[in-house]
Amino acid sequence: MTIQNRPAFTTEEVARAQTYKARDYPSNVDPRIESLVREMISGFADKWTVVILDTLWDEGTLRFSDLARHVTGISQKMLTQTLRRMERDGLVVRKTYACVPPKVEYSLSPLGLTLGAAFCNVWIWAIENHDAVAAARTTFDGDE
Amino acid sequence: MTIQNRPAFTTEEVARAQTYKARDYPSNVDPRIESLVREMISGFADKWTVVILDTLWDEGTLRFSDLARHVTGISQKMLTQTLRRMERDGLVVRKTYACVPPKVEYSLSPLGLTLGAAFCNVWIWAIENHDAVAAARTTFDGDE
DNA sequence: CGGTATCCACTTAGATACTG
DNA sequence: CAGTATCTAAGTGGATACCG
Repeated sequence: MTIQNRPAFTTEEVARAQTYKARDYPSNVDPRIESLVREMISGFADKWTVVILDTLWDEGTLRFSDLARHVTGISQKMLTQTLRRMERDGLVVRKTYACVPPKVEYSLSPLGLTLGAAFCNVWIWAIENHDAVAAARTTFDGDE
Repeated sequence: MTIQNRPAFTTEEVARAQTYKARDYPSNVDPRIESLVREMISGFADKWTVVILDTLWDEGTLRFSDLARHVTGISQKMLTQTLRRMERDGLVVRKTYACVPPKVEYSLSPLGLTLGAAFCNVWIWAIENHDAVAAARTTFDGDE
């Protein structure tokens, strides 16, 4: 298996992914599972979580202040909050050094790395399709 | 290429995905691109967008009220709002029938389908790892 | 440096009522 | 049925100040 060895999705590939997911993970197997998954997605699918995941995935290990620099626009409060939640969910590993001044390093856990791998296609999609989205917006706004 | 023919990610696969993304889409090519992508991700990575995308990906075409039934917990207002934004971004196609009572059908556009394909691994990750996350939370909460 | 705590402005989202 | 409009409660997030 290759997670990703070519960026774009052809119509056939989309259809195949759909068939695959429907076959192995039918949405109606167990409504409780379905709702649990919804709950999980709701938890991870927020602005900052995804961006931090992306950053740590790209950069590896970062100190708190370096992370703040990379994640443009985030406040210290939200960075702390989001990192705590990700740590609690087992996605992020926090390593503190007992020195002065304090030093804290963040990195993705093995679980976090697998989530990063799963998100890889989404990031690539974003890179490749941001023109298409911009165009769609212009069209939509033009004849609204 | 197979988008997905086996669920789990091994360490090697994670490493390969990472190398791939870093090589073809280095995070430092163009800071403007990077920030645009961040902006896009921020836009799509909200609770309802992802769940609606998931639902339409699984179900194909749905009427407004069917969508409301599938997406448990969403208010009519948020459903309308999110669908409008997704339509504006070119992800969703809205088809209205001039009849009484009114009938409106929503489905994913070709662009939306490719985003769904990109998200496929994330959904599968959520299905497969929700136990791991629950366990991580218990551990974290236990010795806090 | 890497936080925590408090306060406050702003946004968001649910409930409700109404419409084509 | 598929919305829109309005109001309001609750949550979010930024600024600031302070601590280990």
